[in-house]
Amino acid sequence: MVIQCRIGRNHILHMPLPKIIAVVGPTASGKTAVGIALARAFDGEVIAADSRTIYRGLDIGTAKPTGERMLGGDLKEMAAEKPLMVEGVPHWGIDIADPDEVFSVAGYQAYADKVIDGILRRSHVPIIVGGTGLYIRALIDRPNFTEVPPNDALRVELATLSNAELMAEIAERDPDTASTIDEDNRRRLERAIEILRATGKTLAETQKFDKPRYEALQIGLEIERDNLYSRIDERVDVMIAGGLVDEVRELRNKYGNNATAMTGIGYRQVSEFLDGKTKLKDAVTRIKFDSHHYAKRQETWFKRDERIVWVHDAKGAIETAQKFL
RNA sequence: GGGUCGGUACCGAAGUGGUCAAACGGGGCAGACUGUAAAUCUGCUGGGGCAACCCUACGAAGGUUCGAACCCUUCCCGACCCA
Repeated sequence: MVIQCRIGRNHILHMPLPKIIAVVGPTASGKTAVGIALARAFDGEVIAADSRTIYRGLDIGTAKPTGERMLGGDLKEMAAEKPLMVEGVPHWGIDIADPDEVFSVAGYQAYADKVIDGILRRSHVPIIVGGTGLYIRALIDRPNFTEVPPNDALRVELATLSNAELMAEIAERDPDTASTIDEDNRRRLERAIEILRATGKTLAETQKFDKPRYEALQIGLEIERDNLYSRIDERVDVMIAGGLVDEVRELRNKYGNNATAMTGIGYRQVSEFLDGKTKLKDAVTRIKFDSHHYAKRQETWFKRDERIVWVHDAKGAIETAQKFL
């Protein structure tokens, strides 16, 4: 893929887009390890694309990679923000928000673009690693989020309206969108209204795409469902043994029970246990099942993207990356 | 050995003569989703044709009845109680 830069009057210069690699797949499919393998093979730096590991303090329940905050090798010249060094590979995008902060795709897009610029300046390969499909799409397909930021005041106001009332307003002003949103899907109804009232335009009219910024290779980690589910179950047991309950207790003490980060799988179930609403055993089972569902949703999301090259392991990932680079 | 309560689809659990292939929940499967996305939401779920319909089904075997998951008999299994 190339972008065309008009220089002077008639000279068109074909400038290749910088290449980035994205490693995608469901939770517990082994993305972290593959990301590290790729980074080592191609002199890369990892940017996590994960809506939960962005939060400081959510460590055990997010299976966040462990490492040290430091500047290694030729990173020394840029000390503004330190990446997490995991097995010698810089990881960005981890611990960039507080658990009670509201973070969203738009913020991620801006952050990741900035980090990628730095990586490219260092002549390293940016390797996006994560399971949050929307975040990855934000980087590759360039949806433009600038027009309508969330409006807390409006959301408070909308809280008094029923779903049917929200739907009626949408149906009147933006029937196309109305037909694509289920009336029970409160969250999407509210966002649609937010856009309508802020711009007077339909959802479709506000959804804009910028030009591609990168040439991306997406590598998907394919893993058999049964196998994936057992890996998830094992990982959940390890999280519990590793102190998830204490982690959640501390987070609640510090940030309250309603912090945005508490909505993540693992956190909300343990939170219920701490409230005395469930037995630990049942909370653990719940975490496992909810993680299964989550993994399924991720697969549904990624399956739809035909650009993704599916591989089974680090070896396959390195081979396809090799050809791409 | 005696007694009581139970055995329902992958699991839990309703149903107590026809409108029951059987509510509901879980699980499983499939899907939607551009500013909360590990979020939010939807559909399917005995088998076959995938509509009509047919077959197999409510522990097992008989029986009553026009008709039984639902009533009766015996048997098997489980829980609890008395011995």
